[in-house]
Amino acid sequence: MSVQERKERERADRERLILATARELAEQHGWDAVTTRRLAERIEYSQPVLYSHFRGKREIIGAVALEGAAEMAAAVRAAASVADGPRARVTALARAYLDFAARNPAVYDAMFQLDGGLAFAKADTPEPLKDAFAALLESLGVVAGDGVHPELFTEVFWAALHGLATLARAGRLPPEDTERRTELLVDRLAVL
Amino acid sequence: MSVQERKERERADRERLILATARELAEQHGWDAVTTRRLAERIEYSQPVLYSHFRGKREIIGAVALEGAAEMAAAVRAAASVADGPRARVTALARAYLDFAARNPAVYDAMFQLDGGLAFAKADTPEPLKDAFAALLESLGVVAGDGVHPELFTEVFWAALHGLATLARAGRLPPEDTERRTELLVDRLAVL
DNA sequence: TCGATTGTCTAGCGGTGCTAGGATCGAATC
DNA sequence: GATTCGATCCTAGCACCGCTAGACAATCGA
Repeated sequence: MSVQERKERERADRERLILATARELAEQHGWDAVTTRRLAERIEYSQPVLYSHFRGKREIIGAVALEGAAEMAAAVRAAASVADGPRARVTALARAYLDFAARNPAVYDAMFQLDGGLAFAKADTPEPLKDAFAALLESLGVVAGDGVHPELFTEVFWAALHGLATLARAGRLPPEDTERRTELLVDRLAVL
Repeated sequence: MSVQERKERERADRERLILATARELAEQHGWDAVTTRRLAERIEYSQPVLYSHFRGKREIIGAVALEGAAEMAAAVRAAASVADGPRARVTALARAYLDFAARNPAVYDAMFQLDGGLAFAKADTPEPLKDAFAALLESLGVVAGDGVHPELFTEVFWAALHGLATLARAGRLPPEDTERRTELLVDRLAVL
């Protein structure tokens, strides 16, 4: 029994190593640099080993995305919890979201720009994704305003944050005004 | 002289053919299906011919993106021009933007999701991109509200539209509520 | 100790973007 | 009208990609 347990443990360790290495490689040199050959070399195994853990590269991206969703949910909740009052909470949430996207561009790409084979807004949506949306909903739902469905409001707010995050990262928005854009968004969208 | 003119004309025709074919292929089967081999086969030339017109695939994507920017600018201006009053104009603009993104997903991808090697928000930004932003600014600047810089407001509104467009297209937002999300966005962001 | 099973690797398939170098064709010259 | 010569285009191939079949070695149970 103990032998089998050890093997399972080692296998789980290796899976974590694959994901951590893929993520590191992606953050350092972009997802294009994350090839199965390079990834295999970094973990000091041959390519086919990757395919005994994941169906393919897409599934590796998807796994990194799920990790990222869990981290983002935690970051958003942590930021919101230390703020006083709805307004400060929403501002903190927005800053935390944009900060996460800026600090983990490759992970954010895995979540939203790349195809990780994940289902969204459906019944079979993975739990971390649903929970990340729930984390937004917790703070945003209370400032949706009268007669506005909290989910719908959260979707719109989220979309705005997502737009700011992606356009900023792609160099499509001047970097110096990030804070002012965030404040404008919160001031206008949230009903306080 | 006439011979040279004819050659230049034929060359320009072929360049247009390349772009139209690339765009058609991308809209039908996605940009992944736009390989240099397939593209060359469709236009009935060999691969290297593509490289006598463009530096590489990235530059082809960039050229399609510029085409798209011009079309989007025209679509947005046309929609705004037939609406009465600032509120109707902003709503029409938002619908036109999202409609363009939904109807031309591959072109929208070329503009914002893929790397077309284009510079944004810089001095050497291509004219069509600056003009597309200007088209948004024309209608959005007047509803920015007191003390809010029109460019900044346009950036935020644009980011929100971009977020809605990309998340909707990726299946990350329930499709049935598109119109309600648009209305909520316009109601909250624009100062009327 | 021996067969079976599990795990891993080598080698290779068909595809990608891109390019060097040779063939071909048409225009200009004699 | 024949001939040179330069522009134009294609064949063939490079290095790389994601992915997999099949050989091989190590380990386990009988």
